[in-house]
Amino acid sequence: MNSHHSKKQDVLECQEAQLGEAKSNVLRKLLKSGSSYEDNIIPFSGATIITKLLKSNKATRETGGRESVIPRNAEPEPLQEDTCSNSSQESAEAYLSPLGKISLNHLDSERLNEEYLQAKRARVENIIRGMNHLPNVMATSIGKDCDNRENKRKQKLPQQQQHSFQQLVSTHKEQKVEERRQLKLQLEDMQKQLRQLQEKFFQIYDSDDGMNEHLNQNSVADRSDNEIADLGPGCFLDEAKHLAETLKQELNSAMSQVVDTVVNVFLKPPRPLLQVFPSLEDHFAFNRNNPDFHTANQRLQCFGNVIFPSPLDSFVGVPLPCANDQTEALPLVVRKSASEHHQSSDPGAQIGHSHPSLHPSSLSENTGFISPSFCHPFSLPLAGYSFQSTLGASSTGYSSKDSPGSMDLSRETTSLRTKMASSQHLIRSCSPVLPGSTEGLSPNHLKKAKLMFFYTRYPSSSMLKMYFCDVKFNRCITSQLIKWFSNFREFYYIQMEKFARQAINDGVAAVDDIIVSRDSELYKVLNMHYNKENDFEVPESFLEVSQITLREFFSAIVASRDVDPSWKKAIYKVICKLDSEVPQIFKSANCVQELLQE
DNA sequence: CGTGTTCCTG
DNA sequence: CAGGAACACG
Repeated sequence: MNSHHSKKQDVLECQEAQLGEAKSNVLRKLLKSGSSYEDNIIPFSGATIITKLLKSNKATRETGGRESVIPRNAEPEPLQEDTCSNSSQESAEAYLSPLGKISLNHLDSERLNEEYLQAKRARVENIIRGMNHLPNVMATSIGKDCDNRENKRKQKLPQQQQHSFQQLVSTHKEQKVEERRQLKLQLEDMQKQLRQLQEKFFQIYDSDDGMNEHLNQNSVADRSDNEIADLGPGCFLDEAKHLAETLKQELNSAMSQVVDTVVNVFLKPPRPLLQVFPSLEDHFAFNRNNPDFHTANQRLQCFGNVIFPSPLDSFVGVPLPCANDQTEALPLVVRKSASEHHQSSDPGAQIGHSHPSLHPSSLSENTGFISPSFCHPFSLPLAGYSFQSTLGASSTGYSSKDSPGSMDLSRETTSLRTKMASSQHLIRSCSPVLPGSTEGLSPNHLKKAKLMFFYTRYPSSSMLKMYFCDVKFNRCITSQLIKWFSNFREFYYIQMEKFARQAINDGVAAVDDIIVSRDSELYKVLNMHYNKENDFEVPESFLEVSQITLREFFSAIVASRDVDPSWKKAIYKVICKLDSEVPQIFKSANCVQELLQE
């Protein structure tokens, strides 16, 4: 290992020395094209794509690309930075580290670059702020995250409201048309410049084999040295070109999307809050009919819990009747399109849908169920559930430190990340996995996964990839991780059923009498399983979800629904909607250590 | 056909 | 917790 390592170092250093001159020219070219940018474009979210690519270059340089996903609290605008840190990290890691090395040798250029980036970021923030201050954009700014769905949803406004909004719209219409026209022009300019930048960017790699090799070595630098030693020099070249093509395409389509988004934002009449929280009918229709809801889900995870109060109300409204027909494995991905996208806050919509045995007090429970990571100032957690003093007293102030608060990642950015990830996987699959390499999941990963289970019972694989960013994903690893959560669920549900039956045997009659607190045996069993050392503070939300699950099992058994062999699936369907956001700290590679330090 | 899920088993 | 079977879904 050591000999491999030093050998690689030597090669890198040698290459750097030889290429130093060429690199500084390259950097100057980039900076030059960057400053021409500065003159011509207005910063918009599309610009942040570039900014982030460039910025992540810097981040990669500074941290080796590993730690950059840790929330940077010192950042002036975490709202934007955190969202894309993953994509930029992942994407830039493979492509930009050579440039990062270049910059290391040229501090002046680096400073210039940084100043330019900061100025650009400041302008982006100004624009965003400006947009948010437009009248009635409040609704839009919430709603624009849901563009795909909105387009598919009928605008169901009361006439009066439509009138008032139309007035507002017409007031700003001329102004907006002009703004729109200018934006469009500027964005087209941006696209053009972007293409130029891309071309320059890739010319650098295509024209210089040494750089290419450098790229290859860097892109795999975090892998085992054994693997690298065995790589054929030609192995990565095709992949690097393939990646280049992918990146080009993605950047182009991202820009197109940006244009569309801007046009939409400015064209779309602002919608009242009522529209933001659609009726349950629409809500559910969307879940079933929108072919894109899965993608939208994953995309919206970044901000869903921050913008919206989280939602037991949505689970209340889920038509349990389907349960009887449900005999197959559930497409559980539905969950977040319901719970995170729209939070129906209309109590009236719930009536008639709610599960009678679970919801004796019809009004209060609809006032909102609060995601643990999101403490909405206007709602009280678990308002509708008869809490006893033990619960109320324990750990109330759940901090929202993890709130990511972020702008929308465009779908393209997300898919870019996905493609990059899979491309990286392609690269990896080129390399022989030698017995010595430690690519698998460690006990620490297992521990982390268990702690994450306190927040999410049904993580998507893309989410897992985000949160286990130090893991080299391949099919096997992915399914192992998924399998873990499947096992966690299995244990969880087994305990639930067991304790529900036990409660019935113990003579518990009313579902309200079922309380899960930190003193509960059920909680202790679960805590022992997922948090054996008891060194992690289990979030209150987990108690809430546990209690709901237990009550679901209880009432199902009481109602003899368990005669149906697939009776649990209805419960799974409910529980899968109750995932809350996993704190950002879990994205850190050594979060277990960090968490336990607290 | 690949992926995700449950169920069963060890 | 892993492996495997069975199933559903896009």
